[in-house]
Amino acid sequence: MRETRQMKLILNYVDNSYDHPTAMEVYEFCKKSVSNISLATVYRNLNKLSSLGLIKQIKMPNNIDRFDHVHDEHPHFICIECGEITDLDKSLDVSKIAPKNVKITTYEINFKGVCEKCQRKGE
Amino acid sequence: MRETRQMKLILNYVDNSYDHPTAMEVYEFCKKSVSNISLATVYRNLNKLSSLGLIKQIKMPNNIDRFDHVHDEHPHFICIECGEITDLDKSLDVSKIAPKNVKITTYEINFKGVCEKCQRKGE
DNA sequence: AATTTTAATGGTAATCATTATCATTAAGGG
DNA sequence: CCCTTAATGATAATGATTACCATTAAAATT
Repeated sequence: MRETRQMKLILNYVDNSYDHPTAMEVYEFCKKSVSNISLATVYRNLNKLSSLGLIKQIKMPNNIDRFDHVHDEHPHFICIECGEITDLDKSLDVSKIAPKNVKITTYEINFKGVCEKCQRKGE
Repeated sequence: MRETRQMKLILNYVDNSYDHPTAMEVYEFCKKSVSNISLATVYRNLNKLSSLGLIKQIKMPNNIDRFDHVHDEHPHFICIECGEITDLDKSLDVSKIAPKNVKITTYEINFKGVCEKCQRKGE
């Protein structure tokens, strides 16, 4: 894997972000530094970095993927009404349930439900 | 929610399936009984049944959603090479990390990595 | 430091799972 | 049996993501 300017920019941005950006949000950020960066380059790097385990891909109910840093593993709560993601700081010992005979690269724990804001809205 | 023939067929199929069918696979099954069922009807019912918590939607790396029954909660292992899902039978007490102040309807625990078959293939 | 190799890029077209639209149908309550 | 309206069937539209290909630039080699 080559250390291109684009790859470093994308990795650095996601690795320091705490707001689970979409590919488009990463693209908008990158354009500030590399004005002609291609959206395809952003997607290619996000995919590669995910499969290398350097960032994490979050599959969302609305089919617009989000990305997260990978230091500080944590579960997520996803509101099924507004789509907001919040980080849960409590960690979990998954060693007991992790399967054997396979090479685990990552895992995800997502709680889904209705956030406080949307509950109030619904009343 | 009305108990249409299509809805009962779809719910019954997913609720008794252990192979995580895609919307297209559900559609193919339903056509055997209701030959002119619309793919849109399958999607509409899968979405509604998911949001009601009667079935579970599994977001896959290749963006083709799969669906699962919801009795017998269990974590999944998803191979990032071939995309195969396997059920993990060990359960997990998530009560300690579940967030408060929100209404949890479901949660998902997915391990990701390379399955045995794909590891052998890679050598 | 010049050359070579080839992975990565930019620009853009293509893909395709999913959703939207709308006229028609059929639950199911009164 | 009607009436309301949620659900359906058929199909067009959407849009996030991927594929393509000529060009560029890492980084290894000379």
